[in-house]
Amino acid sequence: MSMWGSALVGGFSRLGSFDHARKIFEQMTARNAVSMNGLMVGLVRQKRGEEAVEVFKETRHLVDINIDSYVILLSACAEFALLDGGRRKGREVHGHAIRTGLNDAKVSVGNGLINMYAKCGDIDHARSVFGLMVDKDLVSWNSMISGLDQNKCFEDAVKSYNSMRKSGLIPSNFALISVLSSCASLGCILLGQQTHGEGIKLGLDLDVSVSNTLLALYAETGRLAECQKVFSWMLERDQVSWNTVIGAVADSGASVSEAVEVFLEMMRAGWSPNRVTFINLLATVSSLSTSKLIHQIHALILKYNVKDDNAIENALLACYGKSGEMENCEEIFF
DNA sequence: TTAGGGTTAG
Repeated sequence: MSMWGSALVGGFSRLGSFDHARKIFEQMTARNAVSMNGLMVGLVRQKRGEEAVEVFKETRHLVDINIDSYVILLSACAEFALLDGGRRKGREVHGHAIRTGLNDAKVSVGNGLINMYAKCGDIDHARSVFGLMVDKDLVSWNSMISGLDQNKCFEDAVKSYNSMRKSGLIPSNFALISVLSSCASLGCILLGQQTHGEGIKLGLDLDVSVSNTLLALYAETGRLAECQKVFSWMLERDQVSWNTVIGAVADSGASVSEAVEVFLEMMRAGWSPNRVTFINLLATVSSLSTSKLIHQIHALILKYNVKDDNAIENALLACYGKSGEMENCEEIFF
């Protein structure tokens, strides 16, 4: 058991069979950091950050914790960083990292701290960790740039991206996504197009998520034709790509049937709609006075089981309210 | 060998 135990624990935990993984862990005679880390990773991937922290608390005395345990612990805190408990725990881990010299020992600890603070909305601390890091790798820059973007410091995200380039680092898909997202928020199409060009040169436009961000950039700056051009050139598309284009068509003021046509194409291509799809779709349909289409979409919402959702309920209410069907409004409410 | 960056809507 001790030989295979760690691999089994990690394997089951990552597959989402956490209870099973935990049982094996408890039966192990020689528990180690790898098995404990495996347990935590499984929970973090399921967005169960608080439980991962609990596992750390309960098992830290049983095993020889390694540096990676702290990095995983930081990502667990980042999962619930917007809650008081997550913020408190994150700061506590930082304090511990400073006392034990961990934050200087490994780049990944610094990277984890930047990410954790950025997710807490504490961008000042994220910046100061980044500034104090002696060694920075690509992930350090990516974490900083995405943190700035997520905290709405769009201009600084662009500046940071340029600094990274000046330092001779070649941007990866992650940095490109964050900086393109900032360009879109700034409404800065020139910078966006320039970055798009860089992405093509680096071959990063082949990444689905990079292309998705380009779709959003062109959609948000009112360039539907550019958006559709990028979409048509995409070799690979995912649910986000389709949702973004549906949203772009809906926002462009095109006819309802055009947005519905993209939606049908999405379905024909074998993709299932999700809550974002329906929110985008209902936004267009709400301008209609005829209710047949609304009923059809409502049926699909029930079929795909996304009905227990406030945003969807509100969008449906808006549609039925406008079409004057108050009985259906009541049905959604009660 | 376990970890640390990401895109759609609101």
